[in-house]
Amino acid sequence: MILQDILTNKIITALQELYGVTLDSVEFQATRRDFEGDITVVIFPMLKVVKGNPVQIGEALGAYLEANVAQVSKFNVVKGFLNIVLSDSYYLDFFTGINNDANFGLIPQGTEAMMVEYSSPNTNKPLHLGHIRNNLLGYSVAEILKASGKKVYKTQIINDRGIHICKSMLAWQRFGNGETPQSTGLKGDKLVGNYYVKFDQEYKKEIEHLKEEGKTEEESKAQAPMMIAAQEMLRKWEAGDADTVALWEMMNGWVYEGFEETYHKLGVDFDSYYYESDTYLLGKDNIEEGLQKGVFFKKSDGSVWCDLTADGLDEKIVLRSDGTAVYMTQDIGTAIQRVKDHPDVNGMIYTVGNEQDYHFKVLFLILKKLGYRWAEHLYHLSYGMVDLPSGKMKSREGTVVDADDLIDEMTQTAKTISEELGKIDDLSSEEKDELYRIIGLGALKYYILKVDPKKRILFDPKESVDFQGNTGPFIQYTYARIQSILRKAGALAKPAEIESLILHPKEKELLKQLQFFPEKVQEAAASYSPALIANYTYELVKEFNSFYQNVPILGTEDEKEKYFRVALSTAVGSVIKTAFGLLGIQVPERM
RNA sequence: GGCCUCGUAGUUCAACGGAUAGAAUAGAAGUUUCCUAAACUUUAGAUCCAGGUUCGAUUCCUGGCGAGGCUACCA
Repeated sequence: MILQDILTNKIITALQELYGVTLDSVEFQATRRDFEGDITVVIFPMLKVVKGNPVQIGEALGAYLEANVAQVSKFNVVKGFLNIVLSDSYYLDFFTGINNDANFGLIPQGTEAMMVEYSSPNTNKPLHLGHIRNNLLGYSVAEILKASGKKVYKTQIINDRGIHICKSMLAWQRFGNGETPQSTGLKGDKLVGNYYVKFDQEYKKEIEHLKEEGKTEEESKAQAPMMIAAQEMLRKWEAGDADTVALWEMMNGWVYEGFEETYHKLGVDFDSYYYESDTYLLGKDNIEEGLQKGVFFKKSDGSVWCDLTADGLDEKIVLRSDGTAVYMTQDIGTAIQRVKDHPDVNGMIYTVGNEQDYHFKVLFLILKKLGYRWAEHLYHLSYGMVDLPSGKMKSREGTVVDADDLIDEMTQTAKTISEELGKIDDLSSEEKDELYRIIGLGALKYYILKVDPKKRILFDPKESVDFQGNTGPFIQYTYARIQSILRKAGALAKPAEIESLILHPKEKELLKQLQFFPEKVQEAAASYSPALIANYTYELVKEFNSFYQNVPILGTEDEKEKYFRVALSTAVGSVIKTAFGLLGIQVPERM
């Protein structure tokens, strides 16, 4: 049982005995550095049930805990805060515990499953910086949920049909001269993306031409032959025209190969893939069902709507008057289909940008109204845009940061910096390349994940490759240093009387941090926020660095202390590794 | 117009309604016979404005101001 639970029970009992009142929860926080103590009980919330002076209550509780809880050695009260000093023996026990537990802070997998959707790209252009934020968030949240005991399915819905891919297909057909990824040496998604751009260029020329002939902007856009041809192609695709479908399959195939390469480089993966070409007709049956249940209603023109005005939202269309589906129809159908495919799923996380906040609000509400049990556990992992110092990313203005280019750039920077330092000159060039990749990617991932998902990020390429301060490489570096200590220390025998150690304040500070790791993981899972894990890890690392600088590890004479400090470094190292695992960031043995 | 999100040091980020609002960067000043100086130690600097709720508000509520997003029988 963790300490917080033990204390909670005792405090509840104490309040019963001393004041005859019942309390259901107790608030803890790590004691601030300026006060004496390790863990702090906040008295103020108790005032609702216990009438009295917070200081007196704190004193009484403190005395009770000191007398009745072995782990409590001292206490003091400042205003409404009861600061508890824990005994060294508690810390030593706790530490032995985490050292023996390879899965410290992680909860074993239970039966409840969640589905996490992320990435979900269009197939007409390569992945960019926005997708990177999406992928990193989705992947990390999936890992964090796993660590909190959930079974997790990672999935995506690939937007593989529609006018956008037809544009690329058309441009390739007309201007491509049979180019393929093999013939050009280009990544498939890049090649297809180039034709999407080509389409746009030609299309614009046509518009200009038509405008010169005296047509209005709107007329020109609608009448441009390129656009008409693209629309025709979409019709053919929907009709199942063999040539069109074959072209579509070929070009999408190229794109998927390119995407997989990017995902692989980024270190993310998926358990299943859903394709919009398979799901875009789903949902109509569910609408029918909803009509019968009275969740939806039909207007006189035949269109079907959901009235959400009672919930503070608008009326939302779910089926057009001609009986065809809209986006919402499809999403309703897809969600239901997914649970059919994975019957143990009891909740879904959608990693999608915040411009779709309203859409998901409506979707979740409709699914709830349709009465699905899992609809109670739907979450839109909404994230803000990624801005550049030069402003917003716009594909038309060529200000998009390409995912592959960015990863390569970060790796290159890691290389430059590492070479300047020259600490790894004895590694083979393969080992070096792998290391540069780990560091460059670590910098990128940490930079993005440490920010609260819902906030917009200002992505400054210069700053993101910074390796000092609150950055991924700084933490990776600390991990590497710990590994170095362990190599130097070799295998130390555990002295018998280790329990009698008196801890150095720096050691206590470190253990205090470590103590809160399991809590952080649960908190992060509950709020779907990798940023919590990132910031916790950084705090831990800073604490370790200070410890490392001020308390000799290998220099100490005393075998007990030496053993303990080395073992403590091991524990910190493994927590860093675990925490970074939750963020999808690798740690190097050396750097 | 209506709805949603955000507003914290020069800059980039923290802070379950809790103690003197933390870090990092950039600025100033130090620390390498010692396990990795990509480090450590000092130092200076911030809650958009006005009300309200209460023991206590960066956090919750109301009204402004500023930034962004949504507001299609598109996806």
